[in-house]
Amino acid sequence: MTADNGRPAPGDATGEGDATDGGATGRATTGDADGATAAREAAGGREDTVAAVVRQWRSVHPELDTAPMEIIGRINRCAALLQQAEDAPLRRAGLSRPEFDLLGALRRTGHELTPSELARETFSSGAAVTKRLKQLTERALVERRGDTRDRRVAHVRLTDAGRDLVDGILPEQLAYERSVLAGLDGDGRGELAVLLCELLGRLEGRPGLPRT
Amino acid sequence: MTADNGRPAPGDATGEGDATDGGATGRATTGDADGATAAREAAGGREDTVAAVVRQWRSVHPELDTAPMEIIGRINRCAALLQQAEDAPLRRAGLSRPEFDLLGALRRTGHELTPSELARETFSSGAAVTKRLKQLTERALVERRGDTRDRRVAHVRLTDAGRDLVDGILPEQLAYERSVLAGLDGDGRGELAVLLCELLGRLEGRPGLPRT
DNA sequence: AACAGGTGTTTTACAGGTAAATTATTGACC
DNA sequence: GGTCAATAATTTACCTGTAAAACACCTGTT
Repeated sequence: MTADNGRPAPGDATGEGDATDGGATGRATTGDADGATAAREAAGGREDTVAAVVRQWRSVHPELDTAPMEIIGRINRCAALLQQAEDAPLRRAGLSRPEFDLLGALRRTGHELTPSELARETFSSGAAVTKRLKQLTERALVERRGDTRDRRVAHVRLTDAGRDLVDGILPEQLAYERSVLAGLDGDGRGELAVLLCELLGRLEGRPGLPRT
Repeated sequence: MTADNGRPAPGDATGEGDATDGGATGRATTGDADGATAAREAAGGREDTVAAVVRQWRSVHPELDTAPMEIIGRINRCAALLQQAEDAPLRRAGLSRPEFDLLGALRRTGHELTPSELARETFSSGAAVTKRLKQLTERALVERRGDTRDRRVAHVRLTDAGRDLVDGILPEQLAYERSVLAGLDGDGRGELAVLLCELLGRLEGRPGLPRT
């Protein structure tokens, strides 16, 4: 999935998706493998942007199986829209998302972390963490101290202001997320969590899968 | 969901998640609303990074309902890992993902697009499209011509080389996506497509939801 | 016909990320 | 005890995206 981006963006609008599948998945009674149009209909008639993109690919490459796009494309698009929506309250608090992620890592672990640990914890490069720490330190949201044993390492901790900032923002974000998920019933949410966990397990599990 | 990033990243490792929920969702027999741990177990014992992050938040903020994180966090993390995996073959072909998205938009629509249309179609800013077009034109993957009626607008189309490039990459990406999704059975894939479609419909539907 | 306002595209200035090199320091080995 | 490889963090050079301004051109009005 990709030929259509799916990251933030200024305007908003439509698009997304790409995948294909060669029609090898079998079990395709209609031309709709894996609940493509079923998905659309279950969602209340309105077609989402991914469905539109998939349809375009199908008409250009009828021989390709577009089923994977129905899932991967939607995951990417959902992620992009969610991030866009959640960035707004963050910016209001004067933080970028990567900065909030860093503060969040410190908050949820509950103890000091070294820059390397922060990099691992937030999936960022060390260089990026260095830059963020510089800014956050200037703003007095984190403090650093050197390790006594190993003078190469630093230890970073939240200041009271940093902790309060995170604690103030987090409930907001959760409330928004809850409101979005309210569109699904309890069973739906449970199902979705289970399915995504399986998928994520596969993505995180083997180092790189059969390899692309 | 956010206090843990979830975007590409150099290394790889663990982490992710943030949300909370105040325990207001009701229907919580165990401490596990919405299939949190159920999800972990269904995925084969190994705990994913999101589950670990959620557990951390719960221990720091026991009063918050972490259920939304189980879903939103996994969506973000899945998207990040998928993009990371799919970027590799792209780079091998000398393209960034935004570039591929642009070419893909031209390919799937099957006709010329103006820069504005490309921006809408790929969820990018006009300025970003301008820059990408400059590069892609230099590499002879797209061509542009001015509109005869309205001299403000340009029309962009794929060159043969551009078309061939997209057509060569797309099946690769789809094959990878299929291999990832093979971890789910047919029903699971169908369910997932439907649930994501519902969620996406809600995210795309109303302009901004009740507002965050 | 000139102009006001709008639209399509590009330019500018800048913020932030990355890869690769750099610095500082440790620990292990001979 | 000195050298070597490994590790932690930072610096550097560069690239890309964005927001806002600038440009170019169109259109409806008077």
